[in-house]
Amino acid sequence: MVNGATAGDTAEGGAGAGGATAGRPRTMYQRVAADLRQAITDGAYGSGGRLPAEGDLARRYGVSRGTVRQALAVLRAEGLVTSRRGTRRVVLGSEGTQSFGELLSFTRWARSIDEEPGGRVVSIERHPADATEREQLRLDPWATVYRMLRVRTLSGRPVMIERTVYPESVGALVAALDPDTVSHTVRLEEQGVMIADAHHTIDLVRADADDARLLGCRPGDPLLRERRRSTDPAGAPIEWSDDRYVPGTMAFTVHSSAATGSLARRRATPEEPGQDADASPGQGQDPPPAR
Amino acid sequence: MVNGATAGDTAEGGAGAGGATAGRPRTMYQRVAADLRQAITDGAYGSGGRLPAEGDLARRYGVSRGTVRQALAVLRAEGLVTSRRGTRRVVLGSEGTQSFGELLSFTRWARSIDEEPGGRVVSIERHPADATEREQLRLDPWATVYRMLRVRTLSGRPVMIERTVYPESVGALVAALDPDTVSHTVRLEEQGVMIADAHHTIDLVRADADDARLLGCRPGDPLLRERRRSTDPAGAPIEWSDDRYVPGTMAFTVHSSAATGSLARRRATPEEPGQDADASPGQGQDPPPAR
DNA sequence: CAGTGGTCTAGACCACTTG
DNA sequence: AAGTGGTCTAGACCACTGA
Repeated sequence: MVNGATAGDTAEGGAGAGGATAGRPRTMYQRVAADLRQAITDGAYGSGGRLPAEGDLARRYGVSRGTVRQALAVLRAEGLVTSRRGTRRVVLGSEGTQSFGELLSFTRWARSIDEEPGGRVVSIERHPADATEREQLRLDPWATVYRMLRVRTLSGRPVMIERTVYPESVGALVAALDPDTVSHTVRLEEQGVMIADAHHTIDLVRADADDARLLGCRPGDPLLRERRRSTDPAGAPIEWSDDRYVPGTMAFTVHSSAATGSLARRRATPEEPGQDADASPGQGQDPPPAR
Repeated sequence: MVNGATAGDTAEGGAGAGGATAGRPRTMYQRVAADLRQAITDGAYGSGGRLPAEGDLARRYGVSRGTVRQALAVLRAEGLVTSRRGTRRVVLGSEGTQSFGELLSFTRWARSIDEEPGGRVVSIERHPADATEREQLRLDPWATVYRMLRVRTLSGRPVMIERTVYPESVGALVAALDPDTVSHTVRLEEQGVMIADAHHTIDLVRADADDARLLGCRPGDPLLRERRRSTDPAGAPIEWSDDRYVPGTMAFTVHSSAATGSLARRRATPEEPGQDADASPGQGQDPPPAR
């Protein structure tokens, strides 16, 4: 199963959930990456094993060394292999990496772990954007936003509460959806709203009265929070969200390396007693969206 | 301040904490990346602004387009810019990225936010590795490990409790350190122990009796947990740690994009009530290190 | 010292976005 | 239609690892 040979099969009739990171590989380096990823997760090289040299892979797949390196860079970013001068690459682990889609969509994630996802919009309203929302969504002073409150379920059990702020254009689409629509993400994609980047902040908060009522817990109970600012391929903000998970439901995993750093540790939300917004300019991602 | 010119200054006498991601840039693409990063965080292009074309940058810095692309790949991985076919790159944000060192070292992180870090080893003992430890650290059946318990402080206040398992070789070095050594990471680096990759799992746990006693909270109080498995440049496991932070102290931030996915959402630790360890084999990163 | 990955170049063609 | 980034090639030299 580590055959790509020189010619490369042009047949594209393969089944569904194949590729690990994205849809079916369209470019050479993606095919090489997909093949190597498969070999690694199949344990063909073993944990701690060494990959073939770049030159060998280039010959095997009938591509240039540059293309092989591009493929290997993908695997390195996924945390599957190391790489350093002087020795062959070493397999770090074989934990299947999640696709970006599964990360962003609660629905896709739930299905990937064989759970039945659900969602119900509790409220969605149009408001003039406040200062924080304007900054987060990079809006003009007179802009309006949609504020949504939604409960997410796993097999009928409420596990997450989602407060999202959308700019006018996206919010209008969301507001038009049925309140019980399971996957907003999929619906939005169908209408051309794509997410290309997301910045996440993960911390711990206490349930407020609304959280408690909707999640069936008590006020003050701890929740795992993910705040997220997503942008489209052009860099335009698409959503700003505050998601709160019931403990025991979910964990985040991240890979970081000296080469590519996307994880950071930050001082907790500077909600120092006394001041609570707006004052300090340029703060990245602070107060939660309104309710 | 966006001048790199063709020749490139050979003078290397600059001050200390300059580069954002690593030490002083040694290669061309690192210099270009550093210069562009500086320009971006200085707001030279504005949020949502467009970067010069690759060709222009190549001419400006006197390098090939390939080298410019390598530099821009770094900034993209840091979440500073987008990139797509057809248009120039767009500035996503200007949040200063943290270096890998600041992420891995509590001490470096604390100093970067102007706090006074401290640490005290409560206990460190040599034991035969159990099954889980052998799997995590990829050890032979007869191997031994060091189990360390340590309290970390910020300006004297206990904020984190750290349970780390080391393989024999590293553990011996740690055990030889003064219990009040502030930065183990720095000491280990001085002795040639480098960390190149780390895999993190972030979730929420309740303080047990030891946590409560050492952190000055009550048993059952919620804590933000980061479990971490670190490897050296050769891919050999260096540590397996379970860190628990007092709420309000710290938050994690991550950038993810459709191109490079290092963040994932996982089902929570399968510690279903009733069974609480060991039982299920082959699970990626489950039970916490022993105390 | 041989092997291997890291850096850099120069050029080509293509896919896509925007006016 | 022009501009721009994405993909790919072929080759060169260097820095480092490990026997």
